[in-house]
Amino acid sequence: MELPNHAKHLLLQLNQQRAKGFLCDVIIVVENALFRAHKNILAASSIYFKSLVLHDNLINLDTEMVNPSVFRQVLDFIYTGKLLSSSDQSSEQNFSALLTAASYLQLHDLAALCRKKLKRSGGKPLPGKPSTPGPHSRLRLNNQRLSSSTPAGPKNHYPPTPSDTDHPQPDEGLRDKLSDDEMFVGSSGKNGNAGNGSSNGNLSSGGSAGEPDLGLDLSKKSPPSAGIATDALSPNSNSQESPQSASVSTTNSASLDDSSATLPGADTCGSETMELNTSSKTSEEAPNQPDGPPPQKKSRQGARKNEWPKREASGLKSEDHEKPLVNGVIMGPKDGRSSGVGGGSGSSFASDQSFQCKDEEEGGENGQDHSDESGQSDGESAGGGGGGGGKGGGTQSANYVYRQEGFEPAFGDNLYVCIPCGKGFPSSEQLNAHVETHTEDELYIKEEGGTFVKEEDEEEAEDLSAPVGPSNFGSETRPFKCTVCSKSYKDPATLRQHEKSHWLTRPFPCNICGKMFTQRGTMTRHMRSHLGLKPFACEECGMRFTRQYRLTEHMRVHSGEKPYECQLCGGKFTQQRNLISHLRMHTSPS
DNA sequence: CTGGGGATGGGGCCC
DNA sequence: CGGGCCCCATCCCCA
Repeated sequence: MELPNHAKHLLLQLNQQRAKGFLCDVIIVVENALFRAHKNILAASSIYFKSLVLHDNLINLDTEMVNPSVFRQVLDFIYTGKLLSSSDQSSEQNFSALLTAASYLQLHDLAALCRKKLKRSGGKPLPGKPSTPGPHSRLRLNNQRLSSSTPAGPKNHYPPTPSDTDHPQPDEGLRDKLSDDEMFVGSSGKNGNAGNGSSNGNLSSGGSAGEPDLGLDLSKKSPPSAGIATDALSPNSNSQESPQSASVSTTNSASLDDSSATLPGADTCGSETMELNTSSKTSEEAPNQPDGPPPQKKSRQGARKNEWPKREASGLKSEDHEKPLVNGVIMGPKDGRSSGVGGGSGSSFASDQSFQCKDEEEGGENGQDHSDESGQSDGESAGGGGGGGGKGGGTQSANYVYRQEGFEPAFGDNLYVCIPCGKGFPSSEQLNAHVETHTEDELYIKEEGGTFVKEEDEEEAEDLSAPVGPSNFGSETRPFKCTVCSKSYKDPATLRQHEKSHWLTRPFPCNICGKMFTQRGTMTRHMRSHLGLKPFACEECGMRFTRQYRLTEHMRVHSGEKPYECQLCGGKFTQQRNLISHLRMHTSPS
């Protein structure tokens, strides 16, 4: 017995889910566009994808091989079996591009379709594009370190170590063929732009034109190499869709809303539709082995050889989606900073704000003065980072408002949400009007909120950590005093920076998960963790870090240096933080 | 099973 | 903007 339209129906459902971002567990980055999809579907479509999604939840495609508009078609094809070539471009050109992309992505059926189509239309054979070049068959045209198409896997985190070679990865060859440098994701502004000026066509990346992918240069000039093993993105985090407002309407809609337009029955006017008739036999098997062994590390690190996968499992999930709400409230950190974050904000507002900065139109990137980080705290938060956009700017009162995009669970039609008070409005105008009613004072965290940690805690915490940094600053040399917490600073800029920590607003959203940050640098750093950029490699064991400091810290593992000594018991520690936690043991009542 | 220590990741913030 | 350092959280190992 067979249900007639079972497959079709299933695919339809999946495509609809993709449109909503429902259960999407992978993000594909193409230039500055993000597409969400389902690993299973991708893996079933192509061996290449299969190897990519095996370990990664965030995949960067080679922008020389595919651009956002093409990838959108590709994705639509994968989910529908139909090829919708947009009518607005030379169809031949389009099919050529599609063929390139299909070949690159090893979507053989699609490639065949394109070739057929090109042949039919008398199109000349793709220049230098054999039918199955494969992802790595293409050489770089120049020395640019482009945002890479690299399958980022654990391997990329840890350069081959003796043990590494013991368990080959399915896509080993592929990965190995790419230098580490190529694994940099964040195409620096230059690279990104130089590399694909033309392919940007589809993106009306208004405010962020000229900005690197994701609006950031994450590539971080780096030392030897960097792996791009991406951290996991929460499967149901719906927030990643629209990295940049400008591209939301185009690219994103492509991956989301538009996909519904390609559904059977949907209006496909203006598009030429080709359907895949052949039973989609994606070349099965391949050297793909199901569970790629985790990266190996030696000795001590061996214990953590599961680092990457683990990160994937725990790191982001708990970290980026649950933690923000819980975090920071507990211990009084020395300036009460985290308290302002976790407790104050998390509890105050709807937790599912999204990150599409409604103010982005104005270009001011500070335009996106979003508030608390609770934004991505639940998987339902929608939208994409507003971010990318601008370059530092003034703070506008209306900045902390942004628009729910893509997924509006709680606010219904009121997509424009005022962060401080959580009210939703149907239009930006109304929201703006509303925002005016908030005074600046309201933006400050009220101490009675109970989350503001006082100085006593600071000192206490400080005492624990030995002779480190001063928590009380001599005001003589620090004339600029914070009106909220009385801390003082040497220069007004630092004071201003500090004062922001008291604000509810968090102007810098992560384009991937939507989390908000008070400082751009922090957000950039955070983005690196999404993208798995770990520029700092340990020469001893190959372990990689996102920060230089971590590497320095780590090096003590090898050197055996234990500079931190407990004054109470004489215990020595390689890291100060461990000494602190140790001291806590001494001082804790039990 | 539990607690302590080693090690690492991420965020906040000052310089 | 990046470096550096602080903090918290967490994992893993081991006694």
